[in-house]
Amino acid sequence: MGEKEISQAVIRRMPRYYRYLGELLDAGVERISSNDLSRRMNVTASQIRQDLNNFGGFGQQGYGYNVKYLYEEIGKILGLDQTHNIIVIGAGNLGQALANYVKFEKFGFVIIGLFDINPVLEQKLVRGIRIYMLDELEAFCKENRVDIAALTLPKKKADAVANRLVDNGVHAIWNFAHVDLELLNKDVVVENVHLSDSLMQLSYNIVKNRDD
Amino acid sequence: MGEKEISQAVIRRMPRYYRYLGELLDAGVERISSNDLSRRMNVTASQIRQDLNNFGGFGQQGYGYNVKYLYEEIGKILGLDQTHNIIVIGAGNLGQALANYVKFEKFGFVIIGLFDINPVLEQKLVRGIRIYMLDELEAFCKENRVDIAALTLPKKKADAVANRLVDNGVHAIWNFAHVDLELLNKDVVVENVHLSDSLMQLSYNIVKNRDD
DNA sequence: TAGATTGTTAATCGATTAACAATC
DNA sequence: TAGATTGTTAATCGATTAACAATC
Repeated sequence: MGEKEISQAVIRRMPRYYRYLGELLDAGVERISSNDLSRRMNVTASQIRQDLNNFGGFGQQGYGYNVKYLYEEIGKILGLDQTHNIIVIGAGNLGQALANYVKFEKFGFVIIGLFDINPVLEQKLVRGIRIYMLDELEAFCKENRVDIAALTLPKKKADAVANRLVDNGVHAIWNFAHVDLELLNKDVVVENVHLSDSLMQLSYNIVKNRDD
Repeated sequence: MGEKEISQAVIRRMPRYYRYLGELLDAGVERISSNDLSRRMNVTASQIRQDLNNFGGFGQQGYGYNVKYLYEEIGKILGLDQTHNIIVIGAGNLGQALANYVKFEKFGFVIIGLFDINPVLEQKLVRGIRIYMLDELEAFCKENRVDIAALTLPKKKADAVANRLVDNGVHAIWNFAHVDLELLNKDVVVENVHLSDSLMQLSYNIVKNRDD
């Protein structure tokens, strides 16, 4: 049981802290104060300290934060100290793009297989990762630990496949289908990436900007 | 000058309303109350009414909302009643995946060109859309109206290219590079899609879920 | 007219910012 | 020790929810 629930607003900011600290680390910076960091990131120092103190006191009065230590601690908070095996359902353009994106591995996210129903793709390799047929899913899940399933398939099929994944022990879904998944099991973690929604928000801001 | 600034929290919810109303419209539903909609969407009816009333009174007491009318009005608010021309900078896997994604056109977003620096890709077509070399960018922007540039390129190049786009009259950037763009011109609208951050948030929730 | 449901004001809740005592 | 900067409490601000009068 988590002591106090930490809001998703805070969680959403953690990867950005992680990114900035990684850059500081690469730049050889040893320590940083919440004030310096706040100027770089365009947020308040107060927010940085509040956010971090949700997870513990990582700093030291009069000194600030040790960059390397804080970077590693945030990595642990985000679960980046462990490997997450991912399968991608739908080996279309987006699915293959995800498979080709090498950088995820730097953070411990390893794509171990793609699945599709198109027989033309059977056994094809994408950056060495094999494309399986969807009916091999059950066998695959028995033989491999699957932590995350990325859904890049038409929205009509998303619900059925998602529930099938959950039945096979997958507890986290990275959903690119333009639909709110209706899952029977409430313990599943879902993270949506709705590209159309993102474009629409952009579009709203374009029109607003134009009218100001 | 916008009368009162509408918060991005509200804007972020609009595409979701639009999606649900579109589905209702397709299902032949003529009218809906905030209460019915709230149950379908898992939000409060109060929030729906508050959100919509930021933009005007679209409903009618005792009746509810006309689905078709509200759908169209939200479409206008989001700028979906006009065409947005998009160019994609970086014709790698993700860039090509975006170009192949037909559905954006349904919402008025039309990809009119891809750009890359890899000569192997020169003149290649992706779903009929041509890949140009990056040095053709200036000429292209003179001959075509470009509303949005999608950046799918390595983060080291993102800032330079983004500022070059802005110099050529592009006022909106859909940024897939894992970096906060530093733009010289402050009037540019930026919408970030940070897939790594999204994965990290998912990862946090997986670990949290496991520990509860 | 009576019933339904909006638009809107008021109350509550949560998140952000400011302030400062604790402490390295 | 004096100076710097955190961790944390208190104050403010904004967003969400509840309530209800207006009205179709």
